Amino acid sequence: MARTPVWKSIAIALTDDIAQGRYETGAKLPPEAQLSARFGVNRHTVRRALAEMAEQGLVHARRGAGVFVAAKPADYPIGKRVRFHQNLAREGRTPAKQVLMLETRAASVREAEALGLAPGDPVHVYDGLSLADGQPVALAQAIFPAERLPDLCDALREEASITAALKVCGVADYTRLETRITAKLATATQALHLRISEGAPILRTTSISADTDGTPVEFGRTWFAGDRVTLTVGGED
Amino acid sequence: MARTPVWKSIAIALTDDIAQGRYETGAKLPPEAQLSARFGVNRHTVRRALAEMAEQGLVHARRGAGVFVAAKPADYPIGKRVRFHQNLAREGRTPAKQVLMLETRAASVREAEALGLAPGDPVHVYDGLSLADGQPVALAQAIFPAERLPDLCDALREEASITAALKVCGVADYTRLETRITAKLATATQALHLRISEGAPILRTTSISADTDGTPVEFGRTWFAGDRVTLTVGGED
DNA sequence: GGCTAACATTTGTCTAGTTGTATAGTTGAT
DNA sequence: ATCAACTATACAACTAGACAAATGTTAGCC
Repeated sequence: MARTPVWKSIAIALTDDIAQGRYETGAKLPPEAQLSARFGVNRHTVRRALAEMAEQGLVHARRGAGVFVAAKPADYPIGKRVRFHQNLAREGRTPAKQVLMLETRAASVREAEALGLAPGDPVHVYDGLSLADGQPVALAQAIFPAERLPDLCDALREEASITAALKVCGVADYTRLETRITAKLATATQALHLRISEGAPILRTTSISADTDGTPVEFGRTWFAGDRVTLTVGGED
Repeated sequence: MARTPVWKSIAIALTDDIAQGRYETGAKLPPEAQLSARFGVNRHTVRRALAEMAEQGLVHARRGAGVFVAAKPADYPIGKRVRFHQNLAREGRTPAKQVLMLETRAASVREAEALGLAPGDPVHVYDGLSLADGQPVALAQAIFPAERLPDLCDALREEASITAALKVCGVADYTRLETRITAKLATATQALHLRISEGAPILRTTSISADTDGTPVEFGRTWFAGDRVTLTVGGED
């Protein structure tokens, strides 16, 4: 029976400390020597734990200076206007997206219903990976009505964000009509893309967004890495 | 006729060595490899002997460090005046304490209630390890009202005992109002500090102490290594 | 003030040693 | 044949200590 190694429980304890706000973002953790005393282990064991946390992008060490908290799990507000890039930029993190697949095909029954189309109508399908500070945060799939937005594929390829691509295609503004949230376990493929372990918790959201006229423009399915994001449903707007 | 197994005779030989004082309490036994050479057997056979001795509480192994002769249990009287250092000194053992963590933070509901404060009031939190003859005996957490004892943190760092630190801060005497005792199993971290194995029995006490005016000054939580201490509730006090 | 030198602190890396665990095989008695 | 005791080997997890490299701090000097 493989018990959980000590270093792992230390990593969990420290991660928890950070999540609890005991060490704030950018703050310096106690030196390794002090931590090893606190946990009653050798310094190397603490280092193993810190290495794990560094790999996950949670802390960052500077030789001679100390170990610093890199980032708390990103808050991801879900309201009327859900904008991945803007949400992250507001927290001082660098957003990026990576296109995994882009195609135009016939809409399924579910997709057609969500977008107010007839089944079989052409839709653009965007599969992408959303990153924060280079760390994968979410897998996103977005379905758009192809007849309404004929040039969207090229725009999605070139623009940095979906919002920007839609703007190029004439959708100046759009708001979210509905968001559904459930919890899942990561499949092998999802785990690979999000760089988490298979079976790790995942937040899955399904959303419908519409332009200012109320015409649906996007049907989205997003899988968030559960331990890197906290979805917040704001009281405002 | 079942001949006595080799491992059993090895256990007897080693037990005898300890009884003869060839290895003192707290001392490190030779590494398993060396012992297996000495007895001319495989390392696993020595391990079988050491496992038996560990089960009897005679020795305790720390991965990567070695096998150590366990300490004899100490009596620990709980009465009106509970003083770790004095208790042990009276038994002719050398007490010591080791600060694991020291911080000031807002009181939880439970802590505030015990100390007669409002939740969120500042408290000093002391996490420490209590040793007898260099052997860890108990993990102690003590919560003090910070507003009443502003300089306690420094005092705790410098003074040898909590009693001494409190005296420096103006608390000449204090008595125990209440002590609750339950049995738990050691968590991984506790086991590491107390140098016992994970899942070993632990005595947990929760206590409230007050000064001569009856004002609570300390809310304590202590975890004793179950096989190293015997709590005694004296008739006297 | 601004500069350098010296010192202490802290992380990075390396080597070596020790216990924990798993797997597979041998031996001998019943 | 079966089972317990023991051997053999390998690797993982953790300890221990030492030193190098980068950083932060302080004192002294111009």
